[in-house]
Amino acid sequence: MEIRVRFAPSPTGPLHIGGARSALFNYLWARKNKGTFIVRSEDTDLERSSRESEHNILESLRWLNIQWGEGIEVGGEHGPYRQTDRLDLYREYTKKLIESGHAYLCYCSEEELEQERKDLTAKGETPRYMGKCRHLTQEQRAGFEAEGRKPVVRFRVPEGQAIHINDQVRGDVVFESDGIGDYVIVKSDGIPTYNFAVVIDDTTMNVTQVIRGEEHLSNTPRQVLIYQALGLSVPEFAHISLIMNTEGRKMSKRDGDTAVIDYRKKGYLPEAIVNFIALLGWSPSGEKEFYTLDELAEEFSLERVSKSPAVFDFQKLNYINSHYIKQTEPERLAQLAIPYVQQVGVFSAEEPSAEQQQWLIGVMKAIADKISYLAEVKDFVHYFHGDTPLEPQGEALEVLKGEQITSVFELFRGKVQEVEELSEATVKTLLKQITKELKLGGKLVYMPIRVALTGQMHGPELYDIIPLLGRENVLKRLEITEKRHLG
RNA sequence: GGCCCGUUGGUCAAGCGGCCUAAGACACCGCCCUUUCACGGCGGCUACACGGGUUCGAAUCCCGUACGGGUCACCA
Repeated sequence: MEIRVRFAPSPTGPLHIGGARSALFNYLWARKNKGTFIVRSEDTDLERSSRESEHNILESLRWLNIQWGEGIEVGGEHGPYRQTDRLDLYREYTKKLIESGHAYLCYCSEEELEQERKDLTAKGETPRYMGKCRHLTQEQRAGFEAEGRKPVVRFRVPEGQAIHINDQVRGDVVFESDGIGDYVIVKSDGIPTYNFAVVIDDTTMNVTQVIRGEEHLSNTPRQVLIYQALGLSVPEFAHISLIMNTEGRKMSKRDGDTAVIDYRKKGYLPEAIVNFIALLGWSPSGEKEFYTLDELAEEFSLERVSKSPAVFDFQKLNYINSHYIKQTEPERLAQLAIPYVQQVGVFSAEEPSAEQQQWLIGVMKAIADKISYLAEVKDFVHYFHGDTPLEPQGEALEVLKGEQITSVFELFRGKVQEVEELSEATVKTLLKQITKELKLGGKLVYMPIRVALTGQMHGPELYDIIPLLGRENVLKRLEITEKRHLG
């Protein structure tokens, strides 16, 4: 049988890391089994859903290169793929359930329900609906209607039934139906609730495996009950553990960057994000730690999905991202870095000139092994651009007080002026010549020049900085330092 | 509170009854390389939540306790 899986986000916000991981696992599982990956939109929460969020989610998936073969925007045989476009379908099934006695109309008001919940909680019982409207007569219903009450549809939960869930990650999980009250499947405005719509969608879309976050595990028996009432076959489930923050709680917006778009904006590479989230809750059998999407699709298995929650570790993410940055061609890095160079005002909002692009490529070559994500280029551009060095502080200031300073600077200036072209090679030899001619240790030559040109004791290699700065800026920076610190 | 899930080092994790005086990675610390930082290389640190069973033998199986999480909505 063809494996069919799906990712069904509700478009109430941007795609979060946890959602991205669910999508990824579904996608990988589909590819591994040569099945189909479906994306649909669960937008039955009219209040909070928006097309903007839906768009953001889809964009984030595309950015991660998680492609779906069927679903929203790409179409397919089982559409439409937005729940609000499927209302007629749900109505059909609602009718079936009511006619077969598996569901009934309920006219209870919010206050009544609230009270019931309170009472049950006070007694130490699970707050649930106790079935007040289970056996309304025709007259009672008419009465409520006359009052102007709008009914909801509730599912009649059978008594004394054990509900087994075949979970690929957790094994056989059993729930007792008695712990579940009759729950709403259609709201008073006629819109189905999640637990109902999800069943109808999964069944009509022939979904064979439901891979989703663990927060859905407790809801699963409600869904299974609906499958059974309708006489439908129940899919297999796989509930993936949650992603936690550093405090061990479910990751939420308060923990900073939780949306995929946040990472995109900071200049993380999509292949790094994919690699990282794949390793959150899943582990390969070997010791390899860097995986392309293709390799993941090859290796992925539900068996190796962890039961226990994973903590989102920023340091590990940075490690993985910096690995990918080092591997990426400088041309692509430069392209991705443009916005950050614009943000610090070194590039204008316009398309950078060919010359600027060349310069940026050089910069990226020089700093590729020093940054964890692209937004960090903002902290590095000052090394390579402009005629004014940063003001040296503390130790750097001390460096400029050495006795050899004047002669080092003189020689350096002369050589920079004389040399035909400033390149990595010429700068390297030029610096070496200074140490030889003055018979000084490297540190006594390199460090003052570094401080003179950058104001800093650390940074990219001098032979990278000097050519990119250009002769004019180098001389200007040297001059400024001399004026500022050598009287 | 009821129900459900989970618990190997600071973090991610391997481990499916003997190969475990428990792998690997991140982080951290030290050394080497180096003009500095970083990169890279080498080495080190630190873990089976607790208590009972079962077994010749348990991180691995069972039970209980503790702790963490999820869920109990006309949210998904």
